[in-house]
Amino acid sequence: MAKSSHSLAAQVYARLRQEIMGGTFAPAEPLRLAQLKDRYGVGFSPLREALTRLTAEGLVAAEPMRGFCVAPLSLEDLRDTMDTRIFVETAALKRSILHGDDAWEARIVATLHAFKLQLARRDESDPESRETLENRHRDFHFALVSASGSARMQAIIENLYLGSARYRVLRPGDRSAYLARNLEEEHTAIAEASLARDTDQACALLAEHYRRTAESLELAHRRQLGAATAAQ
Amino acid sequence: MAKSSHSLAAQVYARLRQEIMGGTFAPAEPLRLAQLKDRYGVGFSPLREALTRLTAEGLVAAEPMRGFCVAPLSLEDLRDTMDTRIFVETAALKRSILHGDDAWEARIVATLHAFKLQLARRDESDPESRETLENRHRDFHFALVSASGSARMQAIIENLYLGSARYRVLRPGDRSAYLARNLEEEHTAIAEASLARDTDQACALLAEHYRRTAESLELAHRRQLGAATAAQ
DNA sequence: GAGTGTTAAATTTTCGAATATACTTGTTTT
DNA sequence: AAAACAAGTATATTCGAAAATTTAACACTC
Repeated sequence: MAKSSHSLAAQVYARLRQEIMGGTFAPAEPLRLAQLKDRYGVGFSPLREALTRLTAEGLVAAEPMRGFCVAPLSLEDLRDTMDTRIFVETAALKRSILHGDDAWEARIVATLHAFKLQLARRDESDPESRETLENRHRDFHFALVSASGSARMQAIIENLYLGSARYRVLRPGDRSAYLARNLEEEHTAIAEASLARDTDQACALLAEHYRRTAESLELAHRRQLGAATAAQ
Repeated sequence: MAKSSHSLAAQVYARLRQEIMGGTFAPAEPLRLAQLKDRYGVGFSPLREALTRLTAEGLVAAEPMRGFCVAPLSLEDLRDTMDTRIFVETAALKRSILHGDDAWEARIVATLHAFKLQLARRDESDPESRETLENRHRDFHFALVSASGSARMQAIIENLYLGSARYRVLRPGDRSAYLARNLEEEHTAIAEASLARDTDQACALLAEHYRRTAESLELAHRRQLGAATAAQ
């Protein structure tokens, strides 16, 4: 029982993705097949398939005949990603406000509530608590733009989210800037403006929210770069 | 000699992609591994890798334990794709006009010239001639947005182009609507407005260009649907 | 000592057999 | 006849050995 109906490749993909996002494998770190084969207890085929998928999604980089490595991070990519997110998500939010029905509103209310609950009980020292918070945060933002009516935009938004989430602050000590923000207020304001169908206000608040996030991520990324350099 | 340095998987990927785009495999047609294995003379591994990549890019659909098939087309997807293209590419053009340097201008002039040459000598009865025209058309449009300064946007644009190019009219007889347009004039006008740094005009012309394209593709797609239904 | 070729080791990539899953066809049961 | 079941067939998926390629180590020349 509890036997997953997914193929092995899909399972490996999920685990690998989680471990890259979680920092088990550092950016630019080589991903040796033999090593991963042992770690996951699978053959080459599903491994390769998972890595190929992750490569197409931008989480992994592949060099012909030289294997795979975790895709590197850079300040440039972070800025690009966050700028593009703001651009695409504000447009998607605008359309969602225009077309959103009751289910859309309900989904926003629901995900915001769940996010607030976790925000209140969060424990920064517990990785699992941090992950739950991150997931609920993501769910809320996806809910906001879920009525855009464009599957293509949805896919783009998900991919960009994935790309930016890699810059999350991994070390608890570096999360002070993030935590100093009044996240409950920021998200509530975005939700209220959206539900009130105040397009301009909602988009402005969302953009500002992401600009703050970008700033916070940039700061943390710089600090991490510094730490990495110092550690050499 | 002439031995490709690419891996087998990359070669299979390129061929498969070309054959899907070219209509060798019809939309929604199952892609049987044994059949492809024979056709390309390779083993399962590179085949699977190529199919996985194409799946991530949206050209192929995969069902767990049931293999792969060519991703289906639909009027809904066509509209979504073209709308999103207009949205993203006009923004990218705007930024390119803002940041574009001499190399950007030169690239526009060069690709437009090459496109015009092929337009003049085009032979609708020759598939190769049609493909060359399509490639040069693509090159011009990529050149327009090549100075956006955003690698993420670039990637999105390329993926959306790929998605929409599948709706190209494949049968020569159905290209009348496409050919009736004054393509030389349309593209020249876009290039001129861009080089003159007239952002609003350039974006308006580009959007209009894509709206016409969308219309033409919709027409052809409907016709093809009708033909497919009638043929049953 | 810097450069150059040569062998050995490590690693990726590919192949085809082996396995697991889905589909088909025919049979039985109700 | 419809539904449920049961082989048998077709197909996708996975494995581990084999082949191809890159990297490392080492000796040799200039």
